[in-house]
Amino acid sequence: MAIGITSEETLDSQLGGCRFNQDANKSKVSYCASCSAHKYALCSKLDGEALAAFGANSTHRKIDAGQTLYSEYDEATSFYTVVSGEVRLSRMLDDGRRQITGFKSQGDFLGLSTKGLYTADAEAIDDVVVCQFSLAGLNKSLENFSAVQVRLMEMMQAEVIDLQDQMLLLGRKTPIEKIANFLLDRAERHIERNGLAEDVNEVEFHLPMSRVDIADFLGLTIETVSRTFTKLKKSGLIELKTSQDVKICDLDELRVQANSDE
Amino acid sequence: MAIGITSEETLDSQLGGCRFNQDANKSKVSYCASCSAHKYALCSKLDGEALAAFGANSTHRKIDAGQTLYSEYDEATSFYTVVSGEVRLSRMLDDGRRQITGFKSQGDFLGLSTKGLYTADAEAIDDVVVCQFSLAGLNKSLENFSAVQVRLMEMMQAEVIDLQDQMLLLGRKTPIEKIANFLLDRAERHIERNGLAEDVNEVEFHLPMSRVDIADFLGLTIETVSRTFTKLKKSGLIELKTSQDVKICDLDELRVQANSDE
DNA sequence: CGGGCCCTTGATTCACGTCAATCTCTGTGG
DNA sequence: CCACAGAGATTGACGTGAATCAAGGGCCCG
Repeated sequence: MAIGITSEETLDSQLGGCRFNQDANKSKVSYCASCSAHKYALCSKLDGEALAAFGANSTHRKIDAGQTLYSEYDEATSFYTVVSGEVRLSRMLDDGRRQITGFKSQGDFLGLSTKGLYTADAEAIDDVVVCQFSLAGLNKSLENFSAVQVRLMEMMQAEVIDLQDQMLLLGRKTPIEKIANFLLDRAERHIERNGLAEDVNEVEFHLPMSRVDIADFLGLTIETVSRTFTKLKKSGLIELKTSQDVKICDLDELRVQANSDE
Repeated sequence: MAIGITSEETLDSQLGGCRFNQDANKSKVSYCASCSAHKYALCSKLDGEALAAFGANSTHRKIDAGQTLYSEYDEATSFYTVVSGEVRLSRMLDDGRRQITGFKSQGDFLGLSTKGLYTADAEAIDDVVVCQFSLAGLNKSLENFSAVQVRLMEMMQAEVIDLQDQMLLLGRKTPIEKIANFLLDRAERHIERNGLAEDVNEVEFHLPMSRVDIADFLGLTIETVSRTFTKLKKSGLIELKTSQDVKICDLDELRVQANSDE
């Protein structure tokens, strides 16, 4: 089951029952308002009529695991909000070296461009649903909905700060610190999104991405990632039910290992 | 001579002749319009009356080389535009490891915060002049001047894309690629800011920052930085008049070395 | 049962970091 | 004018930790 889909929702209800729903405007109010990503997304500050009007330009779309949403240097036509599932953003060098710049999930936005071209590859890690806006339409909306503009600003600011954190990690942290940080971020996101108590010291969650993805996110090789997981396992800090299902046994100690500053 | 001050301008004229110039409103039109940072800055889309009104909330301030503008976790009260000189933004770990997240110069903004606290240290590399806004005032201005909001959006977007580039560099590039990239960025900025021909293959410019700063920006040690400079020098790609004054002898070849993708 | 993919583990290498000495430039004081 | 000190940069010798290379294991799916 994909991250971010709460148990009440079927995929069908998220898609509004149709792939292209321009004809669904009259039901938009309840449609967008009931979207599982709404409260984290671009549109989180809108409701009622305004939300319906804003949402009228959007379309939900399903992307299968492994599929490409867009590629770097493609002509940028759309802007996206992730509804469910997880998308990886990455850049590549000619020789195949890759850096993942972020994993985007429920409520996160996607689709930045310069000079009309996307600046990263965007691929679905697992089955993904996105809410798609035409770029032209979004820019028009931004003029009319200042609440969206404000929200976008907030989200961009948060993005910059995240990226700066990640730079510190990439430039100056050891493999153990990197993995600990990574797991900590995932754990905290999981706690937040699932409304668990803030002060728990154990969490269990699923990692949708492969070891290759983790390596390319943290600036390591798969071997080092794997060895570091093993180290953490042997020290009793984590358990691996499968390679993608982690249990953090001591969040506090993980924070120490992560050197995370927060 | 500080980067970004064109030859006609004295520091005095940039400061408007006074440190706190609330009383200078009537002369604001010409004051802001003649600011050397205007065309790159937050206010670049404003002119005439609007520019004067927007600028009324701002104050130019001089910061000496080496001085701190603000520190991480300080209460965020102001937002800044760099008028001249150069500021480094950095984060630190407890044990002193440091990552510089960016060098900010003419027209760039500064002062992002979360939960009311600055997210980085900001220090003057050389003598710096900034244009300072109270955060409250700026937020109010953003409501009234949509052109500023649009411009801020553009600048934030460019910032995100820059940071993603830097992540690819930190995570996946070799020391030579890192230094070549760094020099290339500097060279291109120099060419742009000084209006040189686009197709030159040689440039000469000043690096205001120390080897330590370069190392902390690129995720290297000073020794590796130094050795890499020497390598580039021996291969005839660059010349060093002093350790801070570089001449790029073959920009095209430097682009090859940088693996820069652009 | 067999093939393929992903992950883990082990052995080896080498690039970058570390440690240490020397050099250069600048400013200061005799 | 020179001697000296101190900071920053360079260079060299050496060690190490992560990358590389190579093998083996687990799991899914036909």
